[in-house]
Amino acid sequence: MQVKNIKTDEKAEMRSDCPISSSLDIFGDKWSLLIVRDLMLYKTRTYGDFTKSAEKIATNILANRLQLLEDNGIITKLPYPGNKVKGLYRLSPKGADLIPVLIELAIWGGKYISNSDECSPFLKEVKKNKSKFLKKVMLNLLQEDENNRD
Amino acid sequence: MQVKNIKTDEKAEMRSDCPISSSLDIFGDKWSLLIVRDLMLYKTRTYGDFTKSAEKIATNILANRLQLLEDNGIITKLPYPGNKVKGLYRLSPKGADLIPVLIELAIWGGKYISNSDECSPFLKEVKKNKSKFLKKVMLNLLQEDENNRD
DNA sequence: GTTTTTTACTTGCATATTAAAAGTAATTAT
DNA sequence: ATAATTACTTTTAATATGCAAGTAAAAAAC
Repeated sequence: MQVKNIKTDEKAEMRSDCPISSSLDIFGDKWSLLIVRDLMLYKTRTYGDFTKSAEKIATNILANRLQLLEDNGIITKLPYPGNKVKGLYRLSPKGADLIPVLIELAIWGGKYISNSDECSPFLKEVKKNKSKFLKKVMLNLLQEDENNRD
Repeated sequence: MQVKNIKTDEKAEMRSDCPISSSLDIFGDKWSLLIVRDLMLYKTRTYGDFTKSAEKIATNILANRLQLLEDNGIITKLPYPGNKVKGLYRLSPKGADLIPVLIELAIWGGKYISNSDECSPFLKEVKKNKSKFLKKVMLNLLQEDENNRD
């Protein structure tokens, strides 16, 4: 097995008790937060949806990260209504609480990396009113949540 | 060369124009933001200081990340006053603007990862008044900056 | 109802990155 | 003059990544 499945691992190795370090232990890589971003800002909900986003994640990495995020309670996998082969990935409340992290990442990137401004339709809205944007995204996720109770 | 030195590389490969993705292209790993944290919250300023922090970074990784962060304008390396072998690492304004990202990471980690609360002396202060804490840290960095102008 | 397509993965392999330990070279302290 | 610091670099082994191809179940098309 090249991409190790942490689920079969027993130890959840933490490098220290620092909350920043522990957060990075979970999603400190180039892909995990992009999956969270897609669930948060776009309509990305199935495995296939994730493979279609701009950064072109490899399918083995995607499967590994979805499992890792699920193991860590950041996303949940539900059965897709009316389709037995598809899964429906959702952000858990724990995952939704990463919104502020992503907002700050987006603001920093927008400020220091050229061309990113126009390409992220949300950045303008975020910069205009950060807490309003946060509430809006959180509300969207909650509403979707209600729609998915059976 | 096992740890590739990006400085000799020409291409700055960006996976997409998304500001979140581009940010992660630079510091989306388990170590870079810990270096930024140490410069931001602690008195860590020399190579040796970094090797002493709790997460025990390997020296080759440290050297690589310091170079990468410097190449990306997030930190600067100054000569250490009165010592020709030491270097003095500092956060640039671009690096200091990562404070909000680290604050949100710390808040998330503090909320969802046990034991991290008591171990980060700053977390209480952050939670009590986020923007006050931000201003304080920013001011500290600016003052240190002034002290280091010759 | 049989073939084709879609969907969600898994596998194999080459390459890249990481970690741990040891080594080096230039100061700096004793 | 000798020992210790400091800031790296190198070596080697273990892991992780990226790409291409493969698989198995279900769904859609014919």
